[in-house]
This record gives sequence, structure tokens and C-alpha cells, in this order.
Amino acid sequence: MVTIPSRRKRATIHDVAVEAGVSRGTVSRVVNNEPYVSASSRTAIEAAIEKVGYVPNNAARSLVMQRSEAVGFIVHEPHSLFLDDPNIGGILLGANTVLSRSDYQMVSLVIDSQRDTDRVARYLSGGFVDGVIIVSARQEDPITRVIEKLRLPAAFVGHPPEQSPLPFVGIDNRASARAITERLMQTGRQRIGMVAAALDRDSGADRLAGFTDALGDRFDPALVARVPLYTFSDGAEGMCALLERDPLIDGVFAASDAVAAGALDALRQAGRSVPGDVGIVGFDDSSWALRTQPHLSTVHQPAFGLGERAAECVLGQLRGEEQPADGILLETPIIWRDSA
Amino acid sequence: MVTIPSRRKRATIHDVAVEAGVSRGTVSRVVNNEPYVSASSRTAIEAAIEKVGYVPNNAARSLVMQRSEAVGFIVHEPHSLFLDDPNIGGILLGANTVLSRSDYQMVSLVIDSQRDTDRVARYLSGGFVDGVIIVSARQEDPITRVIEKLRLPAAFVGHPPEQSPLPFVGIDNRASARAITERLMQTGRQRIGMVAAALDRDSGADRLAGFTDALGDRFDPALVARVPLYTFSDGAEGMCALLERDPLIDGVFAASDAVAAGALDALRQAGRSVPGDVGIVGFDDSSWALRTQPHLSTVHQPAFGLGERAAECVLGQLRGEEQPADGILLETPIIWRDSA
DNA sequence: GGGTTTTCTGTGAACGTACACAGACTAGGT
DNA sequence: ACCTAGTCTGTGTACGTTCACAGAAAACCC
Repeated sequence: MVTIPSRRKRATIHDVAVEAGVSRGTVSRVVNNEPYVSASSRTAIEAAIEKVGYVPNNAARSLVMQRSEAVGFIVHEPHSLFLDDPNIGGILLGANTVLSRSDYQMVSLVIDSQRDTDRVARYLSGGFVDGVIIVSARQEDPITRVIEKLRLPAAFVGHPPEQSPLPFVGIDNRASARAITERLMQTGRQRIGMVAAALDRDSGADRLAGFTDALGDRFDPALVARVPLYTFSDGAEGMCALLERDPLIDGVFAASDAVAAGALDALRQAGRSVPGDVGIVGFDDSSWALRTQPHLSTVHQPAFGLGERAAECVLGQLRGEEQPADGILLETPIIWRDSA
Repeated sequence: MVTIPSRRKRATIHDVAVEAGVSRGTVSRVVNNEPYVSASSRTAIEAAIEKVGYVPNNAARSLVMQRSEAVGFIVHEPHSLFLDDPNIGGILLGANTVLSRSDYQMVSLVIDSQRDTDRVARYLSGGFVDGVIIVSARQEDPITRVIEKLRLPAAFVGHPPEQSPLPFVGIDNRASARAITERLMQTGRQRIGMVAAALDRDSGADRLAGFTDALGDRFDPALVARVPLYTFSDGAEGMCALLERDPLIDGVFAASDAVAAGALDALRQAGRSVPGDVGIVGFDDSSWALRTQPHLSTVHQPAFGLGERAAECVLGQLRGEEQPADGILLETPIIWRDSA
């Protein structure tokens, strides 16, 4: 049998008590900054803590307190999207800011395989977190079932799974898509198409629906190119398809800024000028929008704000406040730049 | 006094035992898949688990087992870099892949303020993780002190803090920078400059040193523009400065792909063609490299591999294997594309 | 000086699990 | 019929905290 090398044994509250010549209770009071401890005991205990190198054991603490002071942040995205999606970082930072203010530790859990899913479900069940923020959940997700079963305080960012009473915070993709498409029409574009992406997800489907809403009678299904992902390369591909179907196209709504950047690249290769020959708008107002030439007109997605609100929602539940049953939708201002 | 709403009490192993008419020990054996339990007990216990909705309590388990089966992944970057840096995502995914394979849960902790630093230090001390991977640590970091004090198995990605015996995995920035600069010279560029960034960090300083190494006698300090960050906008700014100092410049090493993309933009605005008038190379081989026109020649930084190796290093320590005292350096192939 | 309040301290129980141990029962061989 | 080995089960203890409680000591008031 292999012997596991014993890491140096950690000092416990009991060691400190012995060293300082007091009892566990008194040490506990000092550690937790409670009143009713004499100055002499306090200094002795502080010296003892320093001497033996004591750090409290959170596992023991959270066992007896029945809480961990931590909130999970679950990202459930395939590789490529996780790396590319500019929103996730903003959401994460927003959530972390709010949680940090209340002295909660945010722990992010990345799900990247079925094995991950099961392990994260166990992790959540295990009492390592008091609440959870979920970014882009899947339908029929074991994670969602665990949350409901445990009544774990939770908040979804984006759409929550169907039939689920869990709170969420998101944006109105459909209305935003309609609004920016209308602006595109108002600038006099005649033949307006869309590079629609990620139609298997709510955000993708809603953006297409908003586009259709805005065009009304003028909607032409031939002018919609469908691509699988919100990526640069899919954007370029979609744009090529559109140009082939209608060389006279003069307006394009790209389902995201990354898609728009790809489309822009395809337009340049085809020799079209933007915004001269073709006007193009994106969605997200991510860092992509300022990297392109010209800069993208787009819908601002308040990623940081989404993270903040989701965190506040979870903290509210932790404090026992009643949360609005239906979700919160954040504003999505339209940013008008040079690409249309 | 405010009453905290009591969440429904969770079922314990004891509840399951009562429900199934057996003892705690037997339930524990079923839960942990141990032998020596009769078929009848097993089925009764499984039914009882399902009925009472039992999930093991990790806090209790990790208290008694003295380990948590989790590894921390600490990201210590200011906002803007965290969002922009294409490497972090790759490192994270690589680490998660390896940890997942060994059934370890990766928990990422983002440090974004002093308050975060202290809280993360407490978190690590608390026994919530068995090991830790640190991306871009700071000198004089409380985190590093905690790790040394607890003898927590750790691996740094990038340079470890000075004087620290902790293992790390990284790349040889200096040699890589020299190699790509030499390739730039071999293509016949005569007046070669550099947009150097992040000189307050090891990676930035090493890349400049490598550039200097390669040029030898031909090194001209006037042809180095220094900018604070690895960003698109700083790259554009640095390139403008170089063009002003020497309009005849015909080769540029940008300290990162993002910097190179910015420089490319500045060159376009100045009416220079790439690679016709000016050859430009980047560093990282990030998603930036294929988004530019022309695609960037660059140094491939094996982000995913760095994450994998760091995770393997921590797992090795957890298994009690001796680790190489000095760090591991990964290969950085040069990718030759169209920009030079 | 006797009572009351306030401050301070120690002790025992609990949190939910794993593990060692002891004991009971079964099966197989002589 | 006896011993042995293997299978199965229950019990007590430990992990490191927090918290309620009980009591001691000090401070205050008439």
C-alpha cells in the first residue's frame, strides 16, 4: 500500500487554546471578533495564533454553521464559445464585484463535458456553496434539477430552463433586435439581410424573430443566412452566402459583433465598402465593436450589469427576501457608430 | 433580531439508515461503493436514498477525510487584461481537462481588489482546496505566503515570485522573442523596431530582452516604443510613435498579437501596406492572429498545454510524487503566416 | 454588605461523515 | 461436530468548529 505523505498537521483552535492557556471558546470569540474577552486574553491568543500559525478550518466551520459563505458561478459553454464570448467575462466580473462587497467568495465552475456536469452537480449538493449563478443553462440540465431539489438560492443569466420557477436576469433579445433593425431601415437601406447564428439557443432565435418583426411585409427569407455559432468565421461564411443570394444587398444585421466582424471581413474581400455600399450592425457591444474598421454600430449588452443583478438576486434570497417571480430584463441601448 | 429563513433540512446519512432499517456504516458503504454489503441491503438503501433525497455533505466529508477533492485556479489580473487576454481561457480549459479526468473539481477564484486577495487567502487556508494553480502571481503576494505556510501543493503559470521554491510552468519569452526577431531579419527587413508592452512584468521585459539579443549591434533604442499594456489601443499608439521616429521602418515585432493588431491598424491608417512596406510579427498565436488582415506571423503560446502541465504538476504533488524543483518550459513554435 | 447587573471564561453538545473495530452469521473443509 | 475463512453489519470515535449554557469574577447600586 502506498503511503500518502502526511502534510504537516495544521494547527487547530485547540492548539491555540493550549498555547495561550485559555479555552477553545475564548479563542473562538477572538477569531470571530466577538465581545466579552479581556484584553489580556486577547493579546495572549493573538500571539498564540501567530506562533502556531493557526488558520480556521472552513470545512469544520461550514459544517456546524450550515453555510459556506461562497456562491457558485457556473459556466456551461463549449470550448470555442467560452474563449470567444466577450460577455461571460463581464458577467463574471460584475457578479464578483457584488459578491465581494458582501464578503462572499465566488467560485466559478466550468462545465465542459458530461463528466463535469455530474461532478459539478455533486459539488453543489455538497454544501460547498450557499447559492449559485448560472450562465447559459441547458434544457434538461442535471444542474437545474439539483438546484430545485435542494432549493438552492439561484439566479440564471439569460433564459432559464422552461417551466422553471427560478429567477433570471437577462435582456430582451427580440425587442433589441427589432429596434436596431428599424434603425437600419431608417437610414435608407433597401435590401436588408441577416446573418443569424445560434438558432438552437434562445438568444439566437429571439434575435432572428426581432429582425423578422421589424421588416414585416418586407421580410424575405432568402436574405437570412443561418450559421451555427456566434463566431468570426461563421460570420464571414454567412456573409458570403448572402452576397451570393443577393449581390445588391445593402444592409446587414449580424447576430453578434463577432459575426459582424467576420461579415465585414467577407465584405472587404468582396470589394464592398462599409458603410458606403453596405451598412452593417452587430449585437453585444463587445470589444469586437471597436476593433473593426469602421467601428460597429451595435446593441449594447450590459454584461457587467447582468452579473451584478444576478449576484444581488442570489444575495437577496440568502437574506431571505422574496424575489420577483418573473425575471428582470435590463436595458439595451443602441450604440450608433460608423458601420451603418 | 432578524430570523434567517430555515432552508428545508437536508437528509443525512442517518435519515437514510433509519428509512432503510440499517445502520450508518452500511449506508456509507453503499454511498462509497465499497464491497461487503448484501444485495438486499443495497437495494433497500438505494430506494431510501431516492426517497429522502439524500446527497452527501461534502463539508462533513472533507472534514473527516482532510481533503476536498478540489483544486483552486487563481486568476490575478486587472479587469481589462482578464477580459482581453486570450491565454487565460486556454490555460483554464487545459487545467480543467486534466483535473476533470482525475475527478477533481476546479474552482476558479478571481482576484480583483485587495479585499478579494484577503478573502481568497482565507479561502485557501480554510481547506476548501487541496491544491492550487496560480496564473500571473504578484510579487509580495499574500496568496504566495499562504501557500508556502500551508505547504499547499501549487503550480504557477508564468514566472513564480522571486526566491520562491514553488514549481512553475511557462515559456521562454526571451528565447522565443529572439527567434522570431531573427526570422524577421532573415526576410531582409533593414530597419526593425519593436512595440514593447507591459515592461513591468516578466513576460514583457523578457520579450524586449530577446528582441535586443537578436539585433545585437544593429539594436537602436530609438526604434523601441514602450506602452503599458498588451492591448489593441496601446499597440496602435506605439506604432504611431515608431512611424514618427523613423518613417522608413520596415519591420516590427509587436509584444503580443493584440498589440500587433493595433499596430496593423495604425499602419493601415498611415497608408503602409503589410507585408509589402512593413513586415510585422506578434506573440501568442491567439485568436487575434487570424482576425487581422493579413493574418499574423507569430509565436505560438501553448496556453492549453500550460494549463494541462500545471494541473498535472499539482496532481503529482497530491499523489506525493517529487516534482522537479526548477520550472518546466514548454515549446513555442513560430507560426509563419502573411504579415511578415 | 447584600443584591443585581455586567463582563468574562470553560464545558458539553452538535454538525454529518469515514473508518476501525468487534461481533454475527454463512460456507466450506476436515 | 469443530475450526477457519469469508461475508456482512452495527457501534464508537474522530475530524475542527460554533453555540448555548453555566458558572466565576468584577463592577455597580442602594
